[in-house]
Amino acid sequence: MIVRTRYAPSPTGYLHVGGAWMAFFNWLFVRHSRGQFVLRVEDTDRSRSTEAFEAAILEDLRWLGLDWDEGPDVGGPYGPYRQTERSGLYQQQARSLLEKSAAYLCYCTPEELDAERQRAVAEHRPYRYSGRCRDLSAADRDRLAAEGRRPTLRFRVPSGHPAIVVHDLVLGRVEFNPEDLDDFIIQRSDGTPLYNFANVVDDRAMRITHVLRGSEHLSNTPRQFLMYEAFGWDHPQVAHLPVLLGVDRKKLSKRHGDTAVREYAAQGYLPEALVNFFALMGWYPEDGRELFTIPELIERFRIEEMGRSAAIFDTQKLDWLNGVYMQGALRRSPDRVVDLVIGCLQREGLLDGQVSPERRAYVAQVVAILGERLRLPRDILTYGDFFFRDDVVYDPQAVQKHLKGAEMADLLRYLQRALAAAKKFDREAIEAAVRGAAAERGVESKVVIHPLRVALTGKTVGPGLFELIEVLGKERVLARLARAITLIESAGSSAAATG
RNA sequence: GCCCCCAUCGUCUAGCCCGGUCCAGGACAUCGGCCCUUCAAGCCGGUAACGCGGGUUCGAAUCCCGCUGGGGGCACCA
Repeated sequence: MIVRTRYAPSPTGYLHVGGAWMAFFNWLFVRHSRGQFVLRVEDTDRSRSTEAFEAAILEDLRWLGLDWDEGPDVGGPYGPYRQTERSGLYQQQARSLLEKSAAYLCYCTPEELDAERQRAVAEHRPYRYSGRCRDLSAADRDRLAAEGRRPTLRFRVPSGHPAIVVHDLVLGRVEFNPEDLDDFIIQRSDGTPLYNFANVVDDRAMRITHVLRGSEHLSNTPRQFLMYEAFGWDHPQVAHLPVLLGVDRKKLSKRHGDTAVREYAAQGYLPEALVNFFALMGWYPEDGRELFTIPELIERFRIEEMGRSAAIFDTQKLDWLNGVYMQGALRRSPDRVVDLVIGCLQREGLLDGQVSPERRAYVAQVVAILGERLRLPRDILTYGDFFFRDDVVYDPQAVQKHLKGAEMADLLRYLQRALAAAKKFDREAIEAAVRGAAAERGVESKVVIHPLRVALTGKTVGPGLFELIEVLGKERVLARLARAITLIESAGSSAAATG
């Protein structure tokens, strides 16, 4: 048997990490099983679905490297893959349930149902549909229709049905009492299908063998199983994966902000880091290994090893993982890292839209000397913004610590002369000049190194000083030193004036 | 309120099925130290968890029951 799974997003928003995480495990499971992955767009809620969101979701899945064998864009033998294009099928199947009396027309209006619901809440009892339209005669239906009511189609939960047992691949055996279920609507009064129904019809029509979904759907399972039964179909295997929680311990949703996959892409996260991180939430190999390539993940994944408890989406570890993958990318394809960093600098307005080859080479140099400090592209801001600003932004604390006093101005002036005199301006020559100057002034190297760093970069953290000076170039180094000297002297004189 | 799921360090988790090898292991984060021109990295070390109560057993993180806590669901949303 060929394993077939599906991911069925509804295009009512951007793909968020919770959805991506689900898609990932469907994909991982099916790739491990050498099966087929189907993408189905659940756009039956037409008021909230848009084509733009659909396109965006596909794009984000592709960015993550999750490929599908059948879907709205590539087609396939069981298409179409958009629910709005399958209405004929739903209507046909709805009719079949109606004919079997497994479903019935319900003429209750939303207002009436709402009132029933509110009454139930007020009386502290669980709301269940009254079943008012369960046994309507043809005459009743004609009368109700004559009032202008458009009926919905309700599924008839068989009475006296034995317990519904779900053998979940992750949760194990879960039992539901059919008495707790009421007749539910499967088709709106406008004839469009509802999620539960469309899901069953499509999963069957698309030959889906395994349904991996979030455990928020567990309570839908008995209803769906009942429908499979009414149709006389076997149901697919189900597996309910834990829900992903935000740091507030609530189900991850758009409300959490910054949970859209494209936001991570925009921030320059590496898709392979995100995917590796996804794998570690809910699934962990016994040996405690954490870094996996995609093929390794596919090879080692076992759905039986899936965890059952909800996990909190906490990005601390993701940032670390991204750093690890960044180092790999830096070694194998530095251009890729340079692109990401350029994107970040552009968003911050530190780089123009049009990047010349020279400018690009310069960024590459900066990236090279930043090395392992780059975990995320934005780290370039904390460690190397001064490479891209005309004026150094001085960190007040750094200045306070290293850039004050007349002797310091003197020392910097001395350094300025030493650097100006340097014939070559490469790393070795710079180091020789700086250390030489320190020796001539009879001080330890670090006594000049720290102030020099602050004078040139405005901060106490960053790449190696000599490399940084080389990349900055003689002209800018001398200019910045001059400015720092003026800064110290004006601070000194104003202090003297006020003191 | 009703139904269902879950429960090990702050976080992701290993161990649980097949009780002893677990005064609970790893990773991220955090705190110290080393290294070093700074930071980061690296290396060394530390803090930190079996929710509670009952059983069963010679022995329970592991099995059973209850409680508590957390989460999800109860739509003409998906």
